[in-house]
Amino acid sequence: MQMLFSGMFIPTLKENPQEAEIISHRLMLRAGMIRKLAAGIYSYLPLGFKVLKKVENIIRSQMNSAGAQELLLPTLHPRHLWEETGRWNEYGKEMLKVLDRHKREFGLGPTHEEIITDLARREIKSYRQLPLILYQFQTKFRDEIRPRFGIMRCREFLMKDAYSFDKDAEGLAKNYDKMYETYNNIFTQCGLEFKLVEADPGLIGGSVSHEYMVLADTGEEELLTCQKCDYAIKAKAEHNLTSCPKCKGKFASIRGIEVGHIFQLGTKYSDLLKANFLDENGKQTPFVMGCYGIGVSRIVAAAIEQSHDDDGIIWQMPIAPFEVLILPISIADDKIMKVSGELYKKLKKEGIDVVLDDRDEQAGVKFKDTDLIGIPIRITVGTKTIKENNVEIKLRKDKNSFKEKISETPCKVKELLKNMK
RNA sequence: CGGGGCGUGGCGCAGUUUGGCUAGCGCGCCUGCUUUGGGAGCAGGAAGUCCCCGGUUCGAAUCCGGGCGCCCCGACCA
Repeated sequence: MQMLFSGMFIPTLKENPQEAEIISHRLMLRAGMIRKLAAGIYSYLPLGFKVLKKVENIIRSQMNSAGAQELLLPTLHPRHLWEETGRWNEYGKEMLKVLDRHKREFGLGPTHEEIITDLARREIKSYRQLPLILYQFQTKFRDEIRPRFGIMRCREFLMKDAYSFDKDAEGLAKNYDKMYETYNNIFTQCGLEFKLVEADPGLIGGSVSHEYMVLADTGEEELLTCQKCDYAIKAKAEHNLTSCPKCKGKFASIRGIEVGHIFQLGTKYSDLLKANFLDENGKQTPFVMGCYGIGVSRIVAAAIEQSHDDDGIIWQMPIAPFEVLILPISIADDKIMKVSGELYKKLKKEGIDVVLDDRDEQAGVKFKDTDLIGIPIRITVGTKTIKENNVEIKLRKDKNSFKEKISETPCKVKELLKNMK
């Protein structure tokens, strides 16, 4: 597929829209990644969607490596299933509800314990089919009390939710650990700086639960982190700790954005929904379950909160919408366009996610947009450097650029990419 | 839901206090020419239910009443 900037739908904005206050919201609007339809309801434009997909793919490959299997569950949930667990009322106003033509009630799925457990009770009959981890990427609906911060807290958002089924607590502990590790890998691979904290299971239920917090000043959650080890705890959790219980180090107060939450559910849902299998002794036994969520769309916002400057977004390579942007200073100059076009083809051939800014705009406009959108590697092809058979390479995160021989550029870019992944 | 703020071409705003003539500015958009290394210059042009409904008035973006929408602070969450 040709990635020519001129043909792409990336409506960038020069000014800050007044509707947006926090940085990620402002920058996503300005970079042409998202547009608002209503409060807490957003469209993802091609650039935003591309980033979302990159995050999704990182999660998918890690989940698959952990042996989890992807499926897709329905969005419309019949009322009776949620009544079986008592959550039709318990979840209350947060669940959006709809009627069909026969006036039957459905909820728009805010989470899928009921659905997956119903599937398990119908299909998993024997301990021989366990353990099992199933997951999906799906749009979730939650009628939040107060949607805010753009994509950060939405009424409609993309979530990865996984559910594990085991024959006993030991199996659950194993799967939980596996997911715990997998989540660490996922957030690390996304290039995020994060902390793990113990959490309150809340409405989802269960006993053990951990949250993954991306560190950012605008985070909604206040955390206490140990300055010596990596221990962290929610500030509002009920405790009287003045120093780290692990190493007695001092606490520092920081803020975090919750991007992932894992739970040991135990038999809460399998009991309520009578989801049983036959164990080795031929005895009906409830599944021992865990559930594991990641706010995919929220990761995108959190990544921006964590990495930006006055000029715009600074993407970490693995989730950048493009890895490389080639910026010809003038499209009227045949030599510049020839070099740019050839470079583009070569990088493309190497499987590099490259875009050519072939727009008939002033150089300044292109520079500003590249910075705003936050492409990690920029290759500028200009009259001055081209005479010496050079191009200029600049990393978004660095202040200064450097020159590189045109012929060496593909190699150099490959090397840079290797170091930045 | 309680508290605060906002609503005027696509975006950012002025005008509203003290009602008045054709609703204005910057950016963006279209056409042409000139420019071309950090958001260009000149000329011409398109684009508006001034959030909606009702009221007051000779006359309403502006005053009054009601409603809706959006943002921020609190409870909620991935």
